[in-house]
Amino acid sequence: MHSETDDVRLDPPRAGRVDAVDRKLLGLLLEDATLSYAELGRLVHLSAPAVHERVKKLRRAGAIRRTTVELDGTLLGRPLLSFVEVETSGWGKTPDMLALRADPRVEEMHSVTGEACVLLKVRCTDTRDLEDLLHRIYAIEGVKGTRSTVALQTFLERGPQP
Amino acid sequence: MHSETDDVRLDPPRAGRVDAVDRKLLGLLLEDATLSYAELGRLVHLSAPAVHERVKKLRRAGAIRRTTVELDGTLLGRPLLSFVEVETSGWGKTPDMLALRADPRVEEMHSVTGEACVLLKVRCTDTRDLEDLLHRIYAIEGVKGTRSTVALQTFLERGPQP
DNA sequence: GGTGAAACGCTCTGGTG
DNA sequence: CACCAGAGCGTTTCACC
Repeated sequence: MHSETDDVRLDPPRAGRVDAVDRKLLGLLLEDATLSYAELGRLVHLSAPAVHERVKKLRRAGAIRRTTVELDGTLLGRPLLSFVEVETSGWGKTPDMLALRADPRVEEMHSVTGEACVLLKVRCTDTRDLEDLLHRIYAIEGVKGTRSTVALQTFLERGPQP
Repeated sequence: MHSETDDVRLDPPRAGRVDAVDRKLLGLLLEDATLSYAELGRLVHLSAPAVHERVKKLRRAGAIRRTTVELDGTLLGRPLLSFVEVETSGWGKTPDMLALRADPRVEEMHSVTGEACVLLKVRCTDTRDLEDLLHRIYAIEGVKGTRSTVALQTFLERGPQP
């Protein structure tokens, strides 16, 4: 008498069951999180309180991390998007490296497989600004080198899909 | 007669003036877009209608692309984040390549400098699922090779900052 | 561009099936 | 787990400065 979620690799840590309606709600909220519960209810054929309850659950379960606004980096003065691979001696995750998160130009930081230890996604004002950021990165203890890849054009940019 | 959009840098194309209060509002909305205009007004010392007006302007100007929810890829069943560089013969931007955007595993697609032409950010269920996606990529006309970098741990992941 | 007042509509809680 | 009803409050428009 195993539940049907048993074979999903020992249960995603209390995702708490995300059914088809939930996924539709997540899709709709991804497009426009200002939709009212009343409207959402119409779109999934449920009452507003029912939708409210489901969304609240999705928040508590963590499937919805938060409600936020998506900004335009170019319009805000940072048109230069780049990916910077950072090679370090030893393990890259040092306090100095993590402190880079406070820099508004740094949007992502991952430890990764491959020749580099850390991969950064950064958005800068111009090449001068990127150079400045690279200087800051090289100042970090243990950084041996970097390899920057500049984005020429962005065809798609979004978060996790439902 | 030239419209004011003719010169594409010399003035961020009608960013329309984003002052300190706007940036503070953007910062607050980034953290929590469910904040009421009343609350935002308290935080920036303005009335609710004034805040409403500013946010509406920021939307129209495009600084705020949209209001959305941030989902947890792991909880939704895609714990494996990777970056895939795609090398192509000729220019990578083909209709087949762009069609990849319909795949929910693909979160970002940029044309980039360097050895690869296209960089993808993808989120998969597991390595088997990533392999399946790579097969799909290799099936695209003109694709010569790929190089995948797997994220071991994510220390920061967010959008453009104000 | 900001303010205050007021009407409307939505959220959100309880109680019920 | 979904629905209905209702109280409360936020949004949104208006006239005015």
